[in-house]
Amino acid sequence: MNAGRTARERARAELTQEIKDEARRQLATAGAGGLSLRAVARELGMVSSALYRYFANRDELLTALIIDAYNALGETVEAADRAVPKDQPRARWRSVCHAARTWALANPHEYTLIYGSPVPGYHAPEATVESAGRSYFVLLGVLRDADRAGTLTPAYAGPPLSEPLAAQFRVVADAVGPELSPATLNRGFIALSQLFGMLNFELFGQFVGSVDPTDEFFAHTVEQMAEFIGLC
Amino acid sequence: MNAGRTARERARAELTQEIKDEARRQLATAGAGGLSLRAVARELGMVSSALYRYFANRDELLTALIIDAYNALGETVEAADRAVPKDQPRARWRSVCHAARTWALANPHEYTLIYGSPVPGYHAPEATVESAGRSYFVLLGVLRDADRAGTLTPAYAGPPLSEPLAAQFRVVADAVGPELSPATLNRGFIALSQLFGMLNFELFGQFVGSVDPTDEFFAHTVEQMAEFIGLC
DNA sequence: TCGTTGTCAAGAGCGGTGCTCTCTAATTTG
DNA sequence: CAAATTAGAGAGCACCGCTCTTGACAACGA
Repeated sequence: MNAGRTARERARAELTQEIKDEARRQLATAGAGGLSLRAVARELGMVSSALYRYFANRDELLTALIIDAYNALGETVEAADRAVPKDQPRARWRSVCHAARTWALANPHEYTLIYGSPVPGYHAPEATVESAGRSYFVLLGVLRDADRAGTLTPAYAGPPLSEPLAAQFRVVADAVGPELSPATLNRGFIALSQLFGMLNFELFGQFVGSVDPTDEFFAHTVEQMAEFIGLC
Repeated sequence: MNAGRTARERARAELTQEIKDEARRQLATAGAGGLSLRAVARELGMVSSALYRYFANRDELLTALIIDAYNALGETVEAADRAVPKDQPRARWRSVCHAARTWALANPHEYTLIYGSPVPGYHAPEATVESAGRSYFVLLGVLRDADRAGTLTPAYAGPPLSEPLAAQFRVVADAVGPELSPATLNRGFIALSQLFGMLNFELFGQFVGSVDPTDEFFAHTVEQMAEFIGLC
């Protein structure tokens, strides 16, 4: 489908990709804040000003990298979900959580780009939120399917939700799955923040000296949170 | 106790403090990566090179800010713990969690400095780890006291710990409280990572558009996690 | 009281940054 | 084939962290 394009268009698409690849490579050594357009250009054998033909500024390149990262994680997580039969929520949850961690450990700098502290002065455009939601959607989708099948059995009730909080979750449920009860969605968001909190702790070095290595703890926690949610 | 010092020593101590204060102010607008010594100096009415008499380089100033931030959060959390009777673990847990969030929301940039992604190229010196542990120590201390008093009653057992994982937690217990069983410590670390994961999500904007505002969710989650741990 | 010594701010300068502007060359389009 | 569009190159602006040198001044012992 690329045949119809002119040589210039193909060159442009290729070079755009090469710029992103080189920028990704530099994320590893300098981080998002230290990403240097000049260094990217130098490595690609061109002059820095030429880069501005492809990305209007540093933020725009960063946005492209962020969207790519969200989509890469999202696709990984979606694939992990598809690899397990739909009617086995516990196995799906396990598969998805471990896939997220594996991706994060394999791509720590891209993970940091999306789940680390926001780049100062950078404001994420609307375009990123759709990609950002993909992983959450998969994780909550497991709960939705289990709830739909009637197999969601939390280990204990927990404190009742206040009316304002329940109302908040009803709004969220409209977007992700109307069947999801506020209590279930609440548990889901707790598990969600726990999962990414744990990944942050591991990747940002807060576990060094205590729960280190983290493999056993992670695997066990995934099971514990699955019981907390009520997946069987 | 400052009386015995020379004018020069007093001036030095004061200026050191002023540099840190101004740097903290700049964290808010430029973030850790964009912290500029020149800008700090300009704001203080001095020349940039003069700053190097007080901090050998940018990293050393950053280290001072990081240690200050860990200690500020640690002191806040310790005070919140002291404010509640020792034999009321649930109330202590609640007080400590809410104090941590209040501090984080009031000092988002200092929170980001210590719990956000690590500053690229910066390696935290040993001096930071002691301050870093203060908050964890308080949170786990609540569990330790409840366990010691025999009032720790988790809502459900959860999956059994593998032997390697239990061994890891026995090592950690030696440092924070030998009475803490591996299962309890495991729950503590889950709650810990959940708490900071939730704060990260709130501060880094992952809740925008879903669980927003986050007050109700946070308060409810603190109670839910308290039940998860078994605090009464 | 007077040097000596250690400390300090200032300034110039190096190599780096993001970004803009202009100029030239190449390619696509009519 | 000419016109219009697009690409890269280069100079330049204001900024950055950091180093080195210089001259002023406070602290202290003789």
